[in-house]
Amino acid sequence: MPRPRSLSTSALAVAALTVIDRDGLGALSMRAVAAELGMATMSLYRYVTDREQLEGLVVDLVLSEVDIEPPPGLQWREQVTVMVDRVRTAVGGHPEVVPLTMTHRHTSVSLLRWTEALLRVLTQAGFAGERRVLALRAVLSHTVGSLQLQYLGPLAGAGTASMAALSPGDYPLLAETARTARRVPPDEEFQHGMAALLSGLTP
Amino acid sequence: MPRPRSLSTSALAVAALTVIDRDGLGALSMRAVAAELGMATMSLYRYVTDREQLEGLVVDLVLSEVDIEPPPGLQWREQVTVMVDRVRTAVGGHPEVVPLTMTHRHTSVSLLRWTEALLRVLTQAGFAGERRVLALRAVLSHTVGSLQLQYLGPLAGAGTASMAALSPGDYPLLAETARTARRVPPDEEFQHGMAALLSGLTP
DNA sequence: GCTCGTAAGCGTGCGATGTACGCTTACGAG
DNA sequence: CTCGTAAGCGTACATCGCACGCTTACGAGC
Repeated sequence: MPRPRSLSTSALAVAALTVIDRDGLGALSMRAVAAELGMATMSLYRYVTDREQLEGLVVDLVLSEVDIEPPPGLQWREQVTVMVDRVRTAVGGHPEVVPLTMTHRHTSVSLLRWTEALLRVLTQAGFAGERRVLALRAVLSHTVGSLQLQYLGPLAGAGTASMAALSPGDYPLLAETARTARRVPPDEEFQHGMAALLSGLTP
Repeated sequence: MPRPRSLSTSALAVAALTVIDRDGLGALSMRAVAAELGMATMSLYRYVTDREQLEGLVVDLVLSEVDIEPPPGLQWREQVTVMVDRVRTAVGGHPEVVPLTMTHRHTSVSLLRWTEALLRVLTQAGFAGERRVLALRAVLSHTVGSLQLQYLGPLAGAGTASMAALSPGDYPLLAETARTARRVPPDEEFQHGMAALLSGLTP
């Protein structure tokens, strides 16, 4: 009987993500999203109680495209690596939302589902009780840390460049390492770290 | 000959950190810091060009208290663990600044010095070239990720509690894991993950 | 001790943001 | 055709970072 809604929360999320991808995270505002949708600013609050909640929707939208199913026929370490890499890829497709994924990690249903699937892999591998908790947190730490380092460095790579240049007499090792680091692709960094971590985890 | 300055940048940093520790990161504003110092808002800009720069000062202040010297007489893995733990401890003393440490990580001189010292340990252990880059990034990833998980979960632990409660039929493993997780202290989580990671890293 | 150039410190004001509040308006069941 | 309901909108406000230009305290030189 009442007037029907003309939008959905996911339409809001899409609009917000569009703004972010086009103009950067700093340009995300209720007014900008409303403009993107051709609505008045305050209309958004019929769908969302908060800017906070809108950000959560964006994070869940980005994460919703990661495949949850563990790749079959692989060892558990490879399964975990693939699953984490899917998150990395999905988030990497929208680098500007990385800070949001950090803040709203725990409210995303998609990420809850992904975590549940990851726990299934670990359980299958023989992890249980405290050891499973420790394994999960270790994997999550590395995942979160990798994303942070890769995308929230000073403008993603310009920082290692500046470090390589700015450290002449002091920081000799840092300067050399930064110079070498420019030849190491992020994917290799991630894979190497993940392999090291997983080799040290056993059920 | 000109009028002498009455403050220093580190006095600004102390005032800002005081505000943050007392009223939370959300209460950090140029006006609040000025009030804390008994100055007018715009006076701060004689010492700092930006709010951004002020945040950087806070981060460096927090990080400036970490001991840079590698603990002598230990294996390199233990040295690395201790050094990372010092950062964890320093940052943990001011949980509200954690988000700032993520954003301003690369501008902190204290952290640069710490990183240089960490690289000395790795070099001493035999790491060089690309392998040293990979080892450093892996350690940093885990460090950053641990901080993020420990302090930027939903209000530091209330999130695992809510997850343990909110997941009845769906997410059975997540619910059980969250319940178990409440019995695992953060320090143990960190130590375990770090040990796993380091055991997989070799020069 | 007086003068005066320099930069410290301050006050006002602007544009942008999130959102509270109440009005108007479109829908569709009866 | 009517009319209750909730959608959508407009106005307004507190707060933020900061631009700009004025005022004021210092201390070197005479």
